[in-house]
Amino acid sequence: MTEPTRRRLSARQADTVRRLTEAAVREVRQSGYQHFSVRDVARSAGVAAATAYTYFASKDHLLAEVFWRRLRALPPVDTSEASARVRVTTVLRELALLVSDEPELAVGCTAALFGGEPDVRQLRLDIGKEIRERIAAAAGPGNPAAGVLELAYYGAMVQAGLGYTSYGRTADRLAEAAGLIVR
Amino acid sequence: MTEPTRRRLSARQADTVRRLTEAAVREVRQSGYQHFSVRDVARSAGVAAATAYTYFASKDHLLAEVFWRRLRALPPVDTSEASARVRVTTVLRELALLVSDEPELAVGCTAALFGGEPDVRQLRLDIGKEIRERIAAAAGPGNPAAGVLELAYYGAMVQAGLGYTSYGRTADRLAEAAGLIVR
DNA sequence: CTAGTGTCTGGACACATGTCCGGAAACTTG
DNA sequence: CAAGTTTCCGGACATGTGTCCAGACACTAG
Repeated sequence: MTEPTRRRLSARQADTVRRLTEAAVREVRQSGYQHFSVRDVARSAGVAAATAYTYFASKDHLLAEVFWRRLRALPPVDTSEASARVRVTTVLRELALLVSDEPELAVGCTAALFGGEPDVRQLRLDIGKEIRERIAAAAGPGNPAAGVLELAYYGAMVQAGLGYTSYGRTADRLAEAAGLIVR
Repeated sequence: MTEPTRRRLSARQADTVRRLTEAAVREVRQSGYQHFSVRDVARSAGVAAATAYTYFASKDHLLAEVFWRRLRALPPVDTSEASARVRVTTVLRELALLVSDEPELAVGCTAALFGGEPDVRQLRLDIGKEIRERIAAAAGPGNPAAGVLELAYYGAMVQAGLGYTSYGRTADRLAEAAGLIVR
């Protein structure tokens, strides 16, 4: 039960991991989170199951990594925009659209992040930190609304992921919330 | 793949189910969501595994039922209180404290509701409906803040369940949110 | 008490998941 | 090209999960 040695990946390894994460998206889209297995993803990526398991401990770990990569790929927060409300709405929309374009992927990522897999823990903390920072940057320094906006963002993700509301409406609900909250 | 026949439970069956849900709480507290199995719960309830599986299809189903039962056990919303803010804060606090008294239980319920198990689907919809109605009743008829309050509630649950903030602070964060939102 | 109905039991089962290992294959270096 | 290193492969394995069934047990009514 030791902490993993976080070695840097070689170019070849990075490529394998990339193929796995891309295959994961294909698979979860096609089969859904329930019928989604590391073995299937490995096959789809043209990689042996054992290889996939050397990089990812579970399907949850794999999906959490997908989310993390998409989050990291977002453009930096545009601080040149003057209106806090516009900045906030933009950032929230970007975050909401990260995975919500494909419902099954969103369900999968949400379930993965909540599943409590030990290997997802660190990733989860990193993701939370990044989201907090993006929202804080958009709200502006010292804006007390930032915390509530964060709540609203997660809440919107939940309602979408749980099927309480359609994904298409998620971003709109968030915009509405921002309107009520940001002064 | 047919819909289950929802027969009424006999007194004896109801007792078995009750013992199972209570044992589930004990087990998840002790072992955590990860190392938590229907078989262990059955043993702890003094029931054969096969019996447990006749009532619950999975550990997620079991935990979702626990949450649902606690939710149903809440007192009705106190509409005699005049201040909307007080009503809202009270209801949000009750909801937050449903499971958050015991972190592992909260993590388990959250994971269960998000896991996407087919047998949890209906339960999830019922739970969402009940929460929506309680918040709407507290906010008052036609209050546009109800939707955002709902977002905030789910958001708070997420932050607690994901370990982004301590459970003790959840209710306080919600109260703060209500203060910003309810006019 | 006896029969009859409903509920529970113990174990066998098919299946999936994550780990492990010896060796093959692909790179790197001299 | 040859030797050495890294990465990948295929498959065996242990473990866990949900299903099934034949019989045991507990209640109820006659």
